Amino acid sequence: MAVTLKEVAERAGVSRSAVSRTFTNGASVSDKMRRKVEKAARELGYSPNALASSLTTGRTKLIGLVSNNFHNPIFLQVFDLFTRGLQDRGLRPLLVNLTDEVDPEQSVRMLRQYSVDGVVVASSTLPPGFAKAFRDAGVPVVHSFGRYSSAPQVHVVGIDNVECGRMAARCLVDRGYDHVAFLGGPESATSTQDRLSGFMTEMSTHPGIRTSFSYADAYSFDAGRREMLRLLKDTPAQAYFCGDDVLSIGALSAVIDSGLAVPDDIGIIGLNDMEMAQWENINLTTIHQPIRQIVTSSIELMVAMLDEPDRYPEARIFPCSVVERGTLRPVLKS
Amino acid sequence: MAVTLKEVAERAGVSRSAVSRTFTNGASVSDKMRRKVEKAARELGYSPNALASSLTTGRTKLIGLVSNNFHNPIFLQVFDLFTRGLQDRGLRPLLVNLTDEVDPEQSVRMLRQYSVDGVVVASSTLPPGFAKAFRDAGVPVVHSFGRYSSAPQVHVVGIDNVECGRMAARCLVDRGYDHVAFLGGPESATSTQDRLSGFMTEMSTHPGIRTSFSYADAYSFDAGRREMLRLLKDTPAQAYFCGDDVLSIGALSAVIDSGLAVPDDIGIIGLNDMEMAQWENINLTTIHQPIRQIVTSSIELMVAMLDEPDRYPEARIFPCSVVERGTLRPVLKS
DNA sequence: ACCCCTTTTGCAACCGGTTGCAAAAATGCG
DNA sequence: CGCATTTTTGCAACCGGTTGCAAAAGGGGT
Repeated sequence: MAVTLKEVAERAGVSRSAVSRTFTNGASVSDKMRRKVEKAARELGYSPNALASSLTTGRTKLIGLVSNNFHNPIFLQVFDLFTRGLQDRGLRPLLVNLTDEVDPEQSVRMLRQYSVDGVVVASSTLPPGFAKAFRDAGVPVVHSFGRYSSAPQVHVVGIDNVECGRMAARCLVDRGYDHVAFLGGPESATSTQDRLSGFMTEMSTHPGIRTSFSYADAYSFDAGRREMLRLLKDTPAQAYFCGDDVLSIGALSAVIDSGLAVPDDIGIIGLNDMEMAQWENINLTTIHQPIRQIVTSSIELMVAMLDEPDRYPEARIFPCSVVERGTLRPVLKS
Repeated sequence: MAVTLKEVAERAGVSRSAVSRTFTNGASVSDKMRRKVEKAARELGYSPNALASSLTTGRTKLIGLVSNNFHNPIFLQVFDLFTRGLQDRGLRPLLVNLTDEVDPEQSVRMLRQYSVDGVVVASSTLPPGFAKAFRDAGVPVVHSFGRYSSAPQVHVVGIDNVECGRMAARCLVDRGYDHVAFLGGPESATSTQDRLSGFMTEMSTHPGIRTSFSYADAYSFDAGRREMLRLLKDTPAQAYFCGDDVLSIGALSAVIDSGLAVPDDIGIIGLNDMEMAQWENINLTTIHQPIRQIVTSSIELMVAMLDEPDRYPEARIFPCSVVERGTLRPVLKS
């Protein structure tokens, strides 16, 4: 079926090496030779077999793109950015869905069978064990949207969730609320833990403000709505920092359905600034996570590691910022 | 770095063929030999190189997953289902983003370089030329969410968009509206054309009902909102069939912001039944597209084609149905 | 123990490329 | 034009596996 290098060589009347060389750049080939080979190749419709060449060169240009976040709309954008960014650099993403995988070894084996040149773990909820397992197998790894650690064992690109918690707290304080709360995602997610920790730390410097927290059992609309409905039965806070935007929108719908007004009765601030947050019928005040920059930086880091596999692990943390929309009351004038 | 078959052979004191055979099933190996080899392999941490073996076997188990729909949330679910379904069958999805690719040849070349065993085109907006180009290159192709044609040149799995248009029209007629309209996605998308065609055909059997149509310039919230705002300036219809759910939600927000009530002043019916459609703050009446079944069937078809590449092309069309929620007034009692 | 048949094993060629090395061709220069 | 130097080319081995074939080993029956 497919045309091989040998056939091109025969047709052009040259050696196989000559053909090989015209298709690998940096090799020494005369112009005359190149023209002859290219002509034959064109006539035959030849294109080199990347997998065969990977055997000798040791590079497949395949990158494992590993994730378990297939329910959060921001990840569609993440996949879009990753696939395009990798393609632009001549790399090919091999998509791996870890949704119901628990054993890192299993995934490591699979990706090794395909000799991926590197692995991008794109997930805010996957335990760090997965990224480590890949690294231990000697594969360059970047953990995007991973947990910031002061002693990273693998390259991490993302945001400082603790700082985001603090930022949300400050934001609520500035607006003069005197009863605030954190409505987190699942307690087990590292992102939830960090956001809570930052939020509580900051609030502890404002002892006059009543502060509480609780968890939804998933980063989903339903979970956010359910938890908010539960909170509304008792004495709700005046403003909530929700674990992410999807959760916020669920909470928002609960508040509105209960006949309360946003932001007058209850304020809400989310996190992520997903596309939907700016839809006019949602108009969510939220903390912007610079997704595009995170992905771009992850790819650059990955590319750098392909040349320098033992690069010393670093954490690249991008600042977030509050995007003012309609779900929090304005800042108090001082 | 990686352990090779040869090293395992040496350690086990057997020939390389013996090792190869213990790892390819269906090969004849004695129990004693198998045990010896497996022991050595385990000790060395060997796992066979899938790419090297593909050279001789001619199968990579790589499937190109090609799409340009990275902005419609239903495609996140589509990717989730595809990746898991393919993985479960031992196949690996190589994700290709065709967002800004115009030349099919380019993509064909790329996928051939990686010797994919097959290609799944998962897109409702990609012109059929792409699927054809893959088929012409001799690669098994399934076009999921593609256009239904009575003379398909490649396997198509999806819905009958013309019938969906008719269904939407009937649905509006049943509710007694006497001025209805289609608010489509981009005119160039085949899905838009088909939905409009079905809608108008059905409406033509109800000459007493005023019928019109217009297009939004993308399948997006903003485009839907913009077009609806434009329509509201003049004499809007009583009910709109919107090109898809995202468009519907944009239109919905325009209607509400204009101080009109849904469904009392204006009714809306969407298409897709994406997860968000059932969120309480949206509660969109829409036509359900059986995504899960379409993906499952696509994968089954792909697997079948791997064994029988020249399989006669078929179209697998799944029925859709109206999901009654809150954006259309109830059916008139007769 | 012998013969015949079946199963298991190893050899060697091959899959589609790359690459070190030495020979051949081209080039520069006096 | 001849010689030294540089560039281009082909040979052959190799990357990590698979597989047809023939030889070796095993098994059963007498």
